[in-house]
Amino acid sequence: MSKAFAQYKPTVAVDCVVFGLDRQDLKVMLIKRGVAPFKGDWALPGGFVQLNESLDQAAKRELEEETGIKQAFLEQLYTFGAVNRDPRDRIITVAYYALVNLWEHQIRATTDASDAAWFAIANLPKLAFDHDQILQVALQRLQGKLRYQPIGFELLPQKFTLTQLQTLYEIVLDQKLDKRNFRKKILKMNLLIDLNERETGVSHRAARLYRFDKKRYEQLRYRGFSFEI
Amino acid sequence: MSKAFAQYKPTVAVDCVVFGLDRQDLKVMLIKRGVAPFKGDWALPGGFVQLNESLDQAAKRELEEETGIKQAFLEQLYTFGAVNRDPRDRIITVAYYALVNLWEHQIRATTDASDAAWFAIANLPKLAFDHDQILQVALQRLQGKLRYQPIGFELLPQKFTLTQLQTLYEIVLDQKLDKRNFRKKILKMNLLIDLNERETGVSHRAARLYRFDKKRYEQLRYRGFSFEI
DNA sequence: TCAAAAGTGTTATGGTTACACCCATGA
DNA sequence: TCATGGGTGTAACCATAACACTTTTGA
Repeated sequence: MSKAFAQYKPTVAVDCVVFGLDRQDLKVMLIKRGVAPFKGDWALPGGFVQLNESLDQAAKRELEEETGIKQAFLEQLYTFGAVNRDPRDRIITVAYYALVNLWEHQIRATTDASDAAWFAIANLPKLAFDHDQILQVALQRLQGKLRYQPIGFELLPQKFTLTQLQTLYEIVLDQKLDKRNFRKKILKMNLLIDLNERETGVSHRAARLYRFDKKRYEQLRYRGFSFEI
Repeated sequence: MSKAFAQYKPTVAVDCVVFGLDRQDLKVMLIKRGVAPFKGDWALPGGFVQLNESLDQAAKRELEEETGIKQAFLEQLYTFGAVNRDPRDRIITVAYYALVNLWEHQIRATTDASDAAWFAIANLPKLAFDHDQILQVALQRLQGKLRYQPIGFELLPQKFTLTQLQTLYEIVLDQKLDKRNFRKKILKMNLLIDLNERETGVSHRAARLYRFDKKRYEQLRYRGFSFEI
């Protein structure tokens, strides 16, 4: 290592804000800290970046190690670097956010080392470090991005009903939408494939199932199309 | 420093993509490297983060040290952390982008240590490290943000004409706009204050001067208004 | 008086909003 | 047969897009 570089360096970490959706709520996965500082408080899953891995790799690895999630939408969010954000040391953290499908894969709520649990966004516990701030930035990003990019599908099962899709938007954006207008708008885009299947196990008229046509979206986007709700 | 932290740490840097606008072009300030690696190539202004300063402070400091710019719109862009992005060492860089007003303040094009110069976006030289990639991400962010946030004014003089404003959008977004529709749209927002002054020194009918009403924008935004071109 | 850019209004089109009832299904 | 959510069309309104000529000014 060259002597041209600072002898005392910050430590670099990654933290992940993992969002999931159930029938009622947008949720975030948190992990209970077993050691000081902030012992007993809840924190975002995360850990230190190794010298032989990229930031994306580190985020993916930590996500899997701490929550068991192997496949998820994962995107860099923002880098937090206030001088005293960690009482132990100068730690800069590159925050990521992830969207996971809670409908099909049961995400394990406990890891070997520590407790993990899902919390509704509206009902969060006290968080360690500046993780409340990171979470707020992640939520804003999610809300903003949901409007003009088709990322909501990451939170739904592969096959979903139009009502599920609408409810997703209503929950995350925290506003009611008109059913007829929502359907007209989303179907007009021609990005949903009607699977000619119905949902099962409901005690009322079964809804049609759709899936998102990602290939077609990529083509349209390439030609200047922009998704917008 | 606790022994709990990795002994070998990455180095953390900040790099700034500084955008300016003149009558014809969107420009970026680059600095010619005087030392290896990439000696003689052009690079983004930047440097290492000190242990006693935040990332924002580091970006602001480097911007001033390397380009003389004291006041500018400065926002974090993205953090680049590929393992081998710097041949000397594992260096993670937190990239920022800045918007400066080239019309009123002459930004010095040379620093003590090295050559600095403005390059039109369409005519860039070979860049050091992964700085071409950083620059492309910055350009995309600028183009995206310009559409739905009033950041373009940072690139114009305090007092500007509607044609200057329209030309800014045309240059940065790389598309022609209709003069009458542009004026109707922007004036309808009630965010421009007509200064009842005219431009001077032009050999044709002098245009009215306006300034951006930032206070009013903040109020409107608070009430849910969203700027959009 | 010429050249150059400033400034201005109308119409057609398409998208958005608001709104209420019948249908299918399982219990 | 009842309760529950699924599924559907129309009309009013508003925003956007297309488009060309007159005005002002300095050279």
